[in-house]
Amino acid sequence: MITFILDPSGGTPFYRQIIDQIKFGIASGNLKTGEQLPTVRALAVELKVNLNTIAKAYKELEILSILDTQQGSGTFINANGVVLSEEEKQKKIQDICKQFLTVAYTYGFSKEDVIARLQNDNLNNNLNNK
Amino acid sequence: MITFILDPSGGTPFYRQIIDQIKFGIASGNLKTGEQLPTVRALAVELKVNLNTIAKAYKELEILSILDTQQGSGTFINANGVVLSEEEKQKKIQDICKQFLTVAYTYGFSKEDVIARLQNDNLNNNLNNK
DNA sequence: ATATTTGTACTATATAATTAATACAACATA
DNA sequence: TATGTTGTATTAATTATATAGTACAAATAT
Repeated sequence: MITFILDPSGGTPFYRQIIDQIKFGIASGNLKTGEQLPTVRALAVELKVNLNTIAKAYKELEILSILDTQQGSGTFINANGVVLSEEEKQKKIQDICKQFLTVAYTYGFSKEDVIARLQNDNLNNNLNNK
Repeated sequence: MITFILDPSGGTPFYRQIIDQIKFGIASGNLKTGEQLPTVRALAVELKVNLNTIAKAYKELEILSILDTQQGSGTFINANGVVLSEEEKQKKIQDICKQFLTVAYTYGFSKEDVIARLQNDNLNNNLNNK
């Protein structure tokens, strides 16, 4: 489980902050496959927002196949992650790499810079395919 | 020079589509340092939008030091790119790498997957620091 | 069965983002 | 200097986003 925190300043919408925290919780290994998230009501009360704000975050992650929701029982970390065809996977990885490099260039980093940074980044060493 | 195209569907605002096309134009080598972009009016007519829409795109890129505008003469690709302090650079590269890996994970890619993809991607081999 | 728990749907509202119409100001050049 | 070119500023209207209030529906548990 992770602890959710909302920052009212900064302009990032509440529901997006929740999405980001769940995504990074998974990526960093603090949220495990099959684990149940707080109910929309529980988290809404805890964070002092409307339950629809939580539901919206969960919904977006469900569309991405990151979460698995069952009305009546709750919301869980999905076992499988996103399922794409090989062709879709190739297109997707190409897209995100291209976009990433474009952003990196904008800030003056070379491809070699970011690859080096990725390789010795110890914050994300829980990442893998399964 | 590059050819601009606007997609009215998809939800991406016009000015952002222009920003992205210029950024990637630079990253891919199709826009060279010092090159002049179309005037806000010319591009506005060509793309059938208001000149402020083009101006907004150029403005954001000027704030990022990607473009260089002179009233009366035109808008040009800046020679230097973004200038950040070493500390800001470290924070920035950390941020974009972290975000990139989180997105990659979302689609089931491992760090090794994306590094491999970055290394043999020939679309972006014009990238460098200067 | 029925009551409770869970997510969902619908509606309203305030705010932000986007685009446009049009007038202005700086620069170049004839 | 006068005129045309360039980007800028102001304002308005439309559209999209974010959040909330409240009612509904599905699953679970008693």
